[in-house]
Amino acid sequence: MELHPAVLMFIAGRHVETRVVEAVRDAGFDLTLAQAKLAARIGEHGSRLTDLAEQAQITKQSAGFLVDQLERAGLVERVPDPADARARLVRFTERGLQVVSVARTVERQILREWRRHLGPERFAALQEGLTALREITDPYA
Amino acid sequence: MELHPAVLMFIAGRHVETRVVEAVRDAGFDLTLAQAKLAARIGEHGSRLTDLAEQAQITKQSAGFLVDQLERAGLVERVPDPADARARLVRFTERGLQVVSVARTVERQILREWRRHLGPERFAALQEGLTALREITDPYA
DNA sequence: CAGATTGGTAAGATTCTCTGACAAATATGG
DNA sequence: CCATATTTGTCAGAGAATCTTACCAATCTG
Repeated sequence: MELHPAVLMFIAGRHVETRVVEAVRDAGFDLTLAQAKLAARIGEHGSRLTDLAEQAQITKQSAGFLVDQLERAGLVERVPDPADARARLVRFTERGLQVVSVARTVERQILREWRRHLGPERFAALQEGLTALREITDPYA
Repeated sequence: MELHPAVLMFIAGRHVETRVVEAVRDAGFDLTLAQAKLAARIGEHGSRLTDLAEQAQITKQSAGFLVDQLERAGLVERVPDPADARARLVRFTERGLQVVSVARTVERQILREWRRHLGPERFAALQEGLTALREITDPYA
């Protein structure tokens, strides 16, 4: 049976999601999936709540709810945005950066597994095809 | 910036998800995303609640909660499983099949859009790569 | 046939998300 | 430069989705 590519993408995406959250938990950080998904969107120099909400496609209230939790867990902090007195930047704490590091490591590991399984050519073709697809599927590109 | 393939998959997958749910709503069926995701796993001849829960990676209680809603909306029905008196099969009603039809139509349309955007070769390579990836990412394959 | 397993339900709590309303800071158009 | 609109974020309350624990009935297994 030929599955729709979107289903295949979902399967692979969920695999990554699961592996990353597992690794983060094994490292002793008790993150929920919703928290992890939001945290994954926090930029290097901090992000505004509104931007996080837009990227994650949730309301800013929901994003605020999750940031509150991450803040209580000591993984992120809110600092004033020097560019706009209304806004605050959500950015990782030292402890939060440890979580990021764990996640990045697993992601790189999975990348290696995929490249090995597919071979360099097919892997490159996959990456390239997905990138091209983004042009017609990403509302923020 | 080279995004992780899983992120690219997530973007494309969410695009499909959004389009399908929109179309179903436009057709006059008021489904939530969670209901739609579960319904998408109901097989042609009906599926057991336990199987639905396992595939969707939620508890059977959560699956039952969603099936209750779909049942109340007249989209699915529970019939005794002739093979096992403990079990019941969740299957689409006539009305439910209309929803399935709408969803299938949108999925085919998106497939055409992707094939046109990528060209036949790159599209085939994408499908092939994703299928191969499933071998190491699908816990149910 | 006795115990273990499987399919499903019940009750209650928690997590996640939404809508609506609001305050403060900023941007914009006369 | 001021009045108005927009942007950024919060608060309060409600609904949706999920989980854990406990349980019953049917089936499988040794």
